[in-house]
This record gives sequence, structure tokens and C-alpha cells, in this order.
Amino acid sequence: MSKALPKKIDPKIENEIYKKWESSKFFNPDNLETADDRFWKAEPFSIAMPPPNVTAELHLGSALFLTLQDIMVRHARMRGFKTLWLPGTDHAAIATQNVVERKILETEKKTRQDLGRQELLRRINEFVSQTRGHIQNQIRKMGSSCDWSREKFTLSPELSLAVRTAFKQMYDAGLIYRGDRMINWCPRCGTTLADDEVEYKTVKGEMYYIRYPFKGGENFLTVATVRPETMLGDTGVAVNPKDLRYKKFVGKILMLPLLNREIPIVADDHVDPEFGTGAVKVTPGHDPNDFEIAKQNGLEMINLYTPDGHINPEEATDHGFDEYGGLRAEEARDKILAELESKEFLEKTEPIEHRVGVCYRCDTVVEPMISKQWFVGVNTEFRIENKEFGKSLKLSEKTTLKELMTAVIKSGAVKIVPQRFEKNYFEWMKNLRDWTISRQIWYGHQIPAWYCQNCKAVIVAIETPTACGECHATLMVQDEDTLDTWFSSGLWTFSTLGWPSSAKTREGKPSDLELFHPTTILETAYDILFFWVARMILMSGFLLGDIPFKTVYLHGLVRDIEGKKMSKSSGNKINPLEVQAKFGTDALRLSLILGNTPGNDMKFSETKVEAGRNFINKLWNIARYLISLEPSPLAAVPTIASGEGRGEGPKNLSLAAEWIEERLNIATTITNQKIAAHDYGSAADELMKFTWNELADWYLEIAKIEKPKPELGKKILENLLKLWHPFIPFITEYIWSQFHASLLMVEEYPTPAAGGKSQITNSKSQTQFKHLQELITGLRNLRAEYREESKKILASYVELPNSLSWIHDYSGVIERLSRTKINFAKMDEDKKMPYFFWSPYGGSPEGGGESVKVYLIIPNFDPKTEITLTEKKLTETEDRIKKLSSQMSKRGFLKKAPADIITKMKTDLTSAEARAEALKTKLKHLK
RNA sequence: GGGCACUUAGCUCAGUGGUAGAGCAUCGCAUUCACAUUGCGGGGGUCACAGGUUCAAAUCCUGUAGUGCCCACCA
Repeated sequence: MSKALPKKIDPKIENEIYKKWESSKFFNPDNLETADDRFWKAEPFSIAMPPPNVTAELHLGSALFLTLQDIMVRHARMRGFKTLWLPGTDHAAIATQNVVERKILETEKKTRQDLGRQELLRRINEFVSQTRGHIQNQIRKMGSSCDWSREKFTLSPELSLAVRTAFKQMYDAGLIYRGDRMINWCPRCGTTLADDEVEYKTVKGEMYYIRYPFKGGENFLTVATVRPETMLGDTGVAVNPKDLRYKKFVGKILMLPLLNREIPIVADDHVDPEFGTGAVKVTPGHDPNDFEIAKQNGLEMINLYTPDGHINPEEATDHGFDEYGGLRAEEARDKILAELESKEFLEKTEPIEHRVGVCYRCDTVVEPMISKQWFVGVNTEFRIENKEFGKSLKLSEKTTLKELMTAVIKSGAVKIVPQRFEKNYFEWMKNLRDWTISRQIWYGHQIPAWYCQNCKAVIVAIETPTACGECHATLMVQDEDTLDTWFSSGLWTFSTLGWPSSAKTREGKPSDLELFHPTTILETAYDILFFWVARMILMSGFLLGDIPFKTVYLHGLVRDIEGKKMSKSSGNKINPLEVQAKFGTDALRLSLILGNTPGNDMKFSETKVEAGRNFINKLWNIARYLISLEPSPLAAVPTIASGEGRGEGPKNLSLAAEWIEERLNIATTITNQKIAAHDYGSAADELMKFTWNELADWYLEIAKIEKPKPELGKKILENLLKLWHPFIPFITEYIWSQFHASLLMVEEYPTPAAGGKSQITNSKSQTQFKHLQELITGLRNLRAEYREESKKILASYVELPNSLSWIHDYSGVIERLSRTKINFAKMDEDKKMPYFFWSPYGGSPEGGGESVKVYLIIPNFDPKTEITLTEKKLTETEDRIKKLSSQMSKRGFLKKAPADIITKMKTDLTSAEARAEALKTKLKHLK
């Protein structure tokens, strides 16, 4: 009595199966040797999981990357690699701090300043420890086979050590420095804003034209501005060097109105001669562009505003505008405008629409300000420690981070899939500027730099210093800022493997770092290619003298069905957990993979998951049917090795059996090829076609007539489950568990059987089976054309030539699948009945181009219908003949086209002509 | 302004030189059969447009139009 599968899949199996996997400990590569000997001396395969935000909820984007990486990992593991998928979470500094700050503000009406640094950090850590397990369980829910025993968190003590070590090494090499930079400041929130926290709004305003007189002269130069009050901070006027109107003035000195400050005229490419008057007042303290101009032309910088948006009294005293000190910006503007007007410096005003940056939180207009920040210098030279690495990248001994990052991709040391993103990468590299790594928030890795309160020395150290190295004073204050999250994420591939303490070697075995780094592949979304991927290449290149991964696979974004990004605010977010509950995880995984290609965005909708669910159901029923067969294929022992049971000698398999076994082998080959090419969507598509259109629709239908050998049923089922496992791990493992004590996840992935059958699509059995299919399909077709009920058994007639006598053996199959009673006899030509041309010779070793007429007896047959249909077919055939012959008669075709194409077209033409003739005869007969 | 993509069936998308494909939707026939989350069959496309290269173009090149994304700028 065979074991029967229940009619429906029980959704509860997912949790059970995952527990089984986890308790097997095979997610940990160290334990794989106990699973199978083939892991004993296995090559490593590793992926560092892009760490989701520690407070995050699973979304479709994470569902997609978890699916893709799990496919890679499960496939590698089954192929026998020592496979490590290392999971973790990111502290996501800004995002996390914002969440907690907002909560505290809502519930307690307190700001972070009210709480203080210590208390805020305590609250955040408390919050994080609550939420951290949440995302982990959701990762499990997706079926992810990652090694939880090695799980990491970017803010853990080990990883903090890695961060400080990296910082110190880069600082010592001169790659990290502290300098001035323009940042976005929100005067109301009292905080810096990242570039993407600034929103832009178009507002109506006035453009003021102000006259700046020449020193000691009568004339003046007019500049245009929307913010006249910033003139207090002007230290120059800039014109475009190509602007002929102003060329002669470059180097001359102007007198700043009201203040009589001497300011030079400089030339700079940033200036657009078309805009305003073509002459720009330069306020280096409060405009990013002006800041650049000032740096390049050596102009002074004045810090005009206080953090809360008033005119800075100290600077006012230093630069002679005391009377404005302490005024609010608007007050200063009114005062200045009044004075300019009364002294006739104001030429005119014009209404203008312009864009201003506002704080995304409070809508206050942001003020660009200069502040001290830490940077990684990307154009600073350093010496490559690992000479081999430098050589392989064709870099000279002294190089820069920018050159290094470019060379890693250019040399092919790291490949990007799809390749077109390499162009983006190079473009970005060309425009790369020094990387600002300091952030003015509290949650994160505090910058390991201390300032001596006595002698102002800066000390960068891994451990908190006890005394100043210069003056031995003991009062040291650590820099308040924290590091950009990408700084710690950049170390992710190796900080997670134990760096900087690589001496973890156990009993002569290589350490994780030695074994698993560089990682095999990095799989992530294309939108963080620059933020993250490039930073990993930078960090790994400088700190390890190595690449962080060999391949980068980029996936696209999951959008809603209208192509919009999914977000909370637009209310179009789909919760993967709900989808999983409704359709199952395997169905969700399939829907994310099918029809998706690397680097392309996908539009997601539930109907796709439905299609996935339908397939899972089909697979379930295929297994159910195979298992239910008597004698059960599951009782058959031992397992036949693939490739066995075919070949020379007396035939012991039916045509259908031989056919499906070859199809299985072909599907195996293609699946492996597609996976190797990172083309997971078409790998799944290929498997789906095999499973549904070949195995279920043909082989299993035939198996209802001629019972298959149990060994073959077992072989097909086992291979099917193995091939599918990386894509849909739950259902495959569950079915496997019905007749195996071992785990499917560590079974060997099927590879094409030896003997080269894998590529054969025109073997004798393939050809014969194809003709059998054509005969059956032809009969089904005729029946459908006449709208005859599917249940009605009709009579069919075919006169078989001797060479096709093997068909007799399949009359039972033909009759059942075509729902006809077949007569192998000549049809009475006088009976006007529809027929089709069956061409069981075309391209077959039997040769010949003739076709055989197959008749179907239709009660109440009306020749008119058949005439219309036949005429349509004739037109099609004639079009085809025209196309083929015109192509073949073109000059050069016979000379230049490859031989196999010529042969193919010739046979096609011959058979099309024969078909046209036959159709004409048929029409004559019908009329 | 610079860059990168995309435009193929009603919808969502595969398809990199040799007769246009899938899923969904639609239409017809079929419910005691492993599966109606099913089976069988049909209809539906001058592959955005215009040139060019080639014996041969959805596919390669150039241009045009539309769409999307990224970066920069907006005194």
C-alpha cells in the first residue's frame, strides 16, 4: 500500500520544514561533511547577505533578494560546495534614530536634546533589541537557508572593532582627513540634513539686481540675487571666463555696497552667462557653488548665520557689519534692501520662480552652512601593500582609491551582471568626490578621534586613549559625530568573517576569512551599486588588498502594477507575509522569479502569485499521482543512477518512457546552464515547461494507459524535486520527506547524464514521439474546429504505410488522448469528411516528404466550414512559399548563408509546396 | 544639462541575426479521471517610427518620438 499525499497542501508544513532544516545544522558549512562525503574536500561558496535594517519589516524587495540568494545558495550547496550564506542586520543609523526619536516625541514630547546622548542611545538599543528578532523570523519565513550561527550586527562589538581598525588604518595612510564642507542645515530642527532629506519646492520670489561699484571708479557691475541679505557674506564676484562682456574685468576689485569691503572679480566655469546679468556675487559660506568657487580662487569664507538662523554677531564684528549682528535673516533683508534703495545701489527687481530646499520634516527652508566634517580622500595617493593585487589590476605601486575602484571593474576582477551597469559605475567613478563619512547623529559608530583639551592635538586610536600623545594631558574629548552607515557596511564581506582578527584558525583549518573571502557573489539591488557595492570594493581593496566578491548580481526594484515604487505613504505597499499566508511561500518565490531578468524592475501583482500557486498545485498533484501508482515507485530500490536503463540491447522501455527520460535530461542540462548564467527566471521557466507541458500533459496521461516502470517513476519524481528545490524549497522538501529520511537540501543536484544524450532533440524516440504527438494534436484540432463535444468518441481513419507500423502499438494511447476510435484503413474518398495532413517523415531518418491523410468522421459534416478553413490554410502556406522563395532567390544567399540554414529552408520550401498542392487537391475534393 | 535604460499580443514581460514566445485575460468544448488552483482547442502582434548594414534584422548601427531612472545644476 503506497503512502498517499493529502489532497491539499497544508500550509503549516512550511514552519515544520524550516525547523527541520535548521535543526539539521546544514545551513552551517562546517557541518556539511556529515551530510555527505562529497563535501569533504569541497570548494567554498559564500554570499554575504545584504543586511536589512534592524528595525525593518519584510517587504517585497527583501523577499526578492532573499529568494534570489537562496536559489544561488541552495543550488551551490546541492552541487557540493561548502556553502555559506551569512545573514545579518544593519543598524541603519539615521533611519533607526529617526524612528525612535519620533516615538519619544509623540509619547513623551521630548527631543533628543532633552534626553541627552546616553539616554537616547539606551532607548534606541532597547528598541533595537525588541525589533531585531522580528526581521530574522521573516527571513526564516521566506525559506532562507542562511547560517544563523554566524549572524552579525553592524553595531556589535566585533564589528565596531573592525570599523575602528579600518578608520585608523585609513587615517594613518593619510586617506582620512578632517575638513570644511557645505552641509544642509535646518535652522528649526537644529540639525544637519542629508542630501536626500532635503526636498525641493518651487516658490515665487523677487530677483534683486544690485550694483557693485568698481574700486576708485565711477562704473559698477550689476549682480542678480534672490537673497540680498547674503551680500554681507560676499567675498567676491564671479563671471564665466568665456564671457566676452566681462573678460576685461577679471582681476579687478569691486567695493561691496554698504560695507565697502574690497572684493575681487574672478573667473569660474560654474557661472552661467545666460542667467541674470552673468555676474554672480560669491557667498562662500552659504552656497555650495560659491563654496567651490571660493576654494578654487582662494576667496575668504564668512560664516554668516548662527545655527538658529540669526546673523552671526561674532562674524559681524570681525567683518564690519555689526549693525546687522543678531538680526533674523528677514529683518536683515528688509534693512539691507531699504539701505540699498536709498543709496541707489538697487537697480531693479523682477518677480521670479525659483526652487528652494526645505526640510523634509518641518518644511523650513534649509540653510547651507560650512562645517567640519571627516572625509575619505579618493584622490589621495597611497601604496598598495599587496603587490600581486596591484599588478593584477594593472595599477602602479602608488595609486588612489578612485583608480583602485575603477581598475577592479575594468580589469574584470569583479564582474557585474548585467554588464550594462559597468557603464554607470565608470560614469560615477569619473565624477567621484571625497566621501563625507561623518554624520551629526548619535546612533552609530562614534568617530574614533579624540581632541586633547590641553594642546588641541587630534588622536585617532582603536581603543579610547588615556592620555594625549603630545602633551600627556589626560582630558580628552571624543568627536561627537558618528560614521556614515556605509562606512561599516563597506566592511561587510570581511568584518563578518572575523577581520581584523584573522587568527581564528582552528586545528590547522583555515579561518573563515581565509576560506570564504573573497565571497563568491554579491546579490543586491542596483540602486545601491554606488552607495554600497563601490564602498565594499574600496574597503576591501585598501584594507585587505583583495576584491570583496567575484561577481555582482544586480536585481531590479519591485514596483506596483502601475510601475510606482511601493511606499507606505502612497498606500500601495504589498505585505509579503499576507501574500505568503494566502498563496504559500513557494508560490511567492516563483512569482518573484518568473519573467524577471537581472537589473530590470518588475511590476508585481497578486495574479502573478496566483500563477505560481497554480503551478505549485500542479507539482503537488504530479507527485500525488506518481506516489499513488501501483506498484508504488517509492517501493522501488535501489535508486537507478541517471542514464542507466537506456542504451543498447533489447528495449525495455516504451517510447513514451524513453522520450520523457530524454526530456528530463535535456531539461536538466538547460536548467544547469541557465543557473550558471544567472538567468534564474528562464531556468524556472524551462523547468516549468518540462514539468507541466511534457511530464504532466503527455507522459502522465500516457502512463494512465501503459503503466510506467516503478523505477522510472521514482527517478523522474526524485530528479524533479531536486531540480526544483532551490526555487521552491518547501514543497519539494516536504514531498521528498514522504519517502526519504535524508534531507533533499543536501542531495546532489542533477547534472546531465554522461553519454551526451542531453542535447539530443532528434533522437529516434524524440522524433517518433513528436510524430505521435502531431497525430493526436491533429485529431484534437479537427474536433475542436467543428466544436464537437470533448466527451464524444468520434471515428478516425488513417492508412499507415509500412514504415510507420510502430504506430499500431500506440493505438490505445492515440484513442484515449484524441477521444477517437482509430481505424487503420483507407477512407472512402467519396465520403466528404475533413482530414489533415500528417507528416511523420519530415526530417526523420525515414526520409521522404510525403504526408499522410488523417480523417475524422464528423456527424452532420458541412463541407463549407472545411472549405473556409482549408482556404485560409492555403493562403498561409502560399505566403510562406512566397517568403521562402524570395529569400532564397536573393543574390548571395546561396553563397553566403550557412549550409544548415540553406538545407532547412530548402526542405521547408519543398514541404510547403507539397502542402499547398495537397490543400488544393483537398479543396477540389470538397467542392 | 550629462548619463543609463525601456518601447514586442488587451495586461505583465521573455526573446541579441535564420518562420514572433510565455503567463494572465478573452472565446469554444469538457466536470465522478492526480489536479477546475484542471484538461483540450481557438482568436489576437507590419516587434514605437524613419533610415542604414546584411543573403537575411524584433535582434546590429544612426536618427526621431514617447516613457522611466540616476547624477549634476537652478545665484
